[in-house]
This record gives sequence, C-alpha cells and structure tokens, in this order.
Amino acid sequence: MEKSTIISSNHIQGEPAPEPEFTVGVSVDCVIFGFEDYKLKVLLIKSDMLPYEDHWSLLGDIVNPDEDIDAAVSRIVKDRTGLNDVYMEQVRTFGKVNRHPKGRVITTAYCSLLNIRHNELKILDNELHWHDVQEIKEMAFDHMEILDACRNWLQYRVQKHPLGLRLLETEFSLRDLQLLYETILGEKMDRRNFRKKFFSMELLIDTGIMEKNVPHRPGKLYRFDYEKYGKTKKKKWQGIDF
Amino acid sequence: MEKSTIISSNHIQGEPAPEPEFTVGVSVDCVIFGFEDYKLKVLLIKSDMLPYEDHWSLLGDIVNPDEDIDAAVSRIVKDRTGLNDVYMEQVRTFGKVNRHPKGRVITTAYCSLLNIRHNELKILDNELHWHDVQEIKEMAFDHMEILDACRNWLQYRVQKHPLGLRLLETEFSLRDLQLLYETILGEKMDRRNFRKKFFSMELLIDTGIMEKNVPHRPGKLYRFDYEKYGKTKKKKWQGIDF
DNA sequence: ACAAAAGTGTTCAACGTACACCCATGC
DNA sequence: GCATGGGTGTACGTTGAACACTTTTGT
Repeated sequence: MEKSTIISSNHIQGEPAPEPEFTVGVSVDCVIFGFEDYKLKVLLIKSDMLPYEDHWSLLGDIVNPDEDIDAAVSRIVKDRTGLNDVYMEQVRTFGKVNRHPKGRVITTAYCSLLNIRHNELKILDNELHWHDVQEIKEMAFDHMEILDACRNWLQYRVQKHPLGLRLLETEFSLRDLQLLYETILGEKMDRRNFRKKFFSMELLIDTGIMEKNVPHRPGKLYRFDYEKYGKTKKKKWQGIDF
Repeated sequence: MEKSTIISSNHIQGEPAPEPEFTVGVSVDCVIFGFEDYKLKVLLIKSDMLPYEDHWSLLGDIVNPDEDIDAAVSRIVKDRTGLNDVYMEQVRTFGKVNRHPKGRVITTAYCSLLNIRHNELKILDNELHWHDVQEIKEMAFDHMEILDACRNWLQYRVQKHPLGLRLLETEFSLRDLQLLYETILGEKMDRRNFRKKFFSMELLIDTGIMEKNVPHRPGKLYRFDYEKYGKTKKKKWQGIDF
C-alpha cells in the first residue's frame, strides 16, 4: 500500500498532486522547560489564529519538504527565541483529525530543558515568555494535551538521565537539586536519602565554594561531572516489574 | 509561525495548495510481533517499489486527510492481514528527508504483539508472513532502523507491562514464559529467581492442568489474571537512577 | 537569641542474585 | 535407566525508607 500510493502521488517530480494523501500537513511543536524561583516554567507564545486568538501556544511550525524534522525543530527554536544549538528529544506524535482548526495537521512534539538565566531570549514576538507550568489553565489547539504528555515524559526522563541538571546553574547546592526534583516530580523527598543517593553516584564535584547571601547556614556548591557520566555504561533496564 | 503558515495554505477550502508545506506525506508503519518455536517473529510484506523491489517491508500506508492516525493503523492492519481490533502503541516518528525514495514522507511507527496461532492471517498479498526477527538482514526504506527501535521499545515495554503474555497461548507453562522473556531480552535468566518473581506478583492463576506430550516431566499450566492486574495501581516510576 | 536550613548515620525491610538437589515423565 | 526439564529454599549483599539531632549563618 505504502509504495503504490506514494508512487502515484509523485509530486517531487513537479507534477500536480491531486491525491488526497498530501493534503495532510506535518508540523513540530517544541516544549521548552525552564526552572526559576523553584518553579517549573515553559516557553509559550500567543496564538493569533482563530478560534484560539489570545490563547497560549507552543512553539511550532510546518516542516518543510526539504528539511529533516530535527532541522525544523532547530529552525523554529532559532526563529522564535534566537537561540542556537538547543538539543531536543522527540516525545510523541499527535494526529487527531480535528486537532487543528485550519486543516489536517499532524504534529510531533519535541522537548528540551534550558537554563533560563544562561539562555536569554533574543526575540520576543507574540509575547514569547516563560510561563509557570502550574498556572497554565488552557491553551490553543490540543497543546494542553501535548504539554501534559511532555510533563510526564519529563518526570520519567529526569529520573533516568541527568538532563534535569541543565535547568540549574552550573554550580548548585543540594538544596537546589532536591527542590528541582521535588518540583518536577511533584512530591517531597527525604533530604538525607536524597543526598545519599546523589553522593553514592559519585558524579557531583565539590567546588569548595559555599552559597552566599542566604539567610541561614550556607551550603556547599557542586558541579555535575558530565565527563565521568559520559564514561559510565548505562544500564539497559531495571527488570520485570509490572 | 504555525498559525500563519497554515492559514496561508488553507487547502481545506478548496483552493490550490501552492505552498511547499503540504508536499510532505504522512504515513504509519506497523510492527507486529509474534512468537513461535521460541523465536521472536515479525510480520512483513514484500516491497515492489524501486529501488527496494524484493526487499522486505513493514506494513505501512499513507494517512488519509479525514482519518485519525489510529484509524489509519487499524485500516492498514485490516487491509493487510484481515485482522480486526489489533491494539497498537505508538513508538516514534521517523522524518529524515531522504528516508523514502519517492518523495518526502514522514512515518510514525506503531507496535503490536499478537499470538500467531490465534490470529490466522486472512490475506497473504505481497507474500505477507511471519519472519524470524533474528534472520532479518536488510529491509526496504529505513525499515531496519524502525524495526530496531521497536525491538528496543519491546524490551523495555515487556518489563513494565504484561503485554508480552499476548504472545503466548492463554495457558502457558513457566518455561514458555521464561523462554519468551529470554528471547525478547536476549539473555538467560535464573529459573528459580524468574519463578519467584512471577509468583510474588500473584498474577498467575494455576489452571490445575499439566503440559502434555513433552519428553520430560510435565509442567503446570497457568493463566494470567488480567482482571486482578487491571485493579492493581501501577507505580509511576522507580526512582532516580542514571 | 532565634529562625532557617546544612550536614550527618543507623536500623529495618524488601529485593535481586547466586547457587544444587531431588522428582516426574518419555523413550 | 537415562535424558530432560520441573519444582523447590537459603544465604548474602544491596537498596530504599524511615527517622532526629547538632551546626552554621543572618537577622
């Protein structure tokens, strides 16, 4: 099936494309998380498309025919924020018929984590800014569903990979780290067990520097040892557990 | 971006679609696993599209504009195998520019697990049949990459969800179960620990029936307690572990 | 001095892993 | 009676979870 249908709609060679197949649009949506004031944030712009005018929207666009999906993601992030080299991971694809008011568009969601202070937004069109994820009540299109899927992905992902640390400063206290995890996972953790866990990984480098200007006993600041982490062999899975 | 581009290419209202955006095709590919003779199998058809003529291909087709992606998946499986109600899960989307020789097509891979004996193929066009996954050397398009991604997904998935049991008969021995897991995960397991694991879940129902016609001591046959499993609350995640 | 958070250890239960022998059946 | 796999239990090490007090700083 795949072959014959595509052969017959061979638009690439300059013929018209009368078949219905190529009337489906392909877009990507970028979900970029940040962390500020101990709150999880996400980058949104204001939609100006009816019926979602003035609703908040993810950063998305149609994928061009000569453009890899990854390239489209980079382009969108660049065009919307001015930022380069933002590494993003695919989360999943959303394809309900009526998810987009202007036609049939399927979209693939990509997710990223950025340090807000180190990635100043260079373009602010459509009121681009960081939103507190907790406060978002409704969004344009099915973007709430996409955001929810990305929050789930994030909860899983930060537990299996240290990408959550990208949300913090290069040097961070264990308090920062724990509050980050508590915020993303939505649950309190035991401080002693949390520390034990991270110290036992032996991936935190003690900088010898202390916090400053805190109204209590200052904590040590650490860096994450990305080099050592890169050399550790990752475990495949954790065993059967329904 | 998303909005304005789509507004301008508003093909739904019958105008021509001169923009390049809608010259990207959208397809799905279905990866259907089975298990026979203690080997992992996958359903493939023979491609007749150049340059992949006579290469093996996944079951795929273009998504119609008025069709949910899930519906397209069901349609393809129905048209290719004659089987209804095959539940499939999305794995991921593949979107390299040149992945398809006849034009720009992005594809979303869906995966399923079927009992081979209970799901007799009713259509056999394009030499549809079950292939031993181990023996597959090359495939049409980027289908090898897609299959590999689905095998990884399968390895993860069977450890967190009992869907692997769909590959077995309704009543199965613990030997069957262990060989299934060993085959999918590609590693030997300790028999006593494997049994302890499954018995401790308390999701196996002893049928009281024994294996027959085996050239050794017969084992007990069990059924999986789907009802009880449905009531168990699933754990979210297993904790921080890079 | 007080408030606030840093820093630190032990105990217990649960779980994963390693490992060896007797038993029931078909041939 | 022999080959083949079925069925079983223990010991150990690791890990996660619960839990409280002293220390350091800013105000």
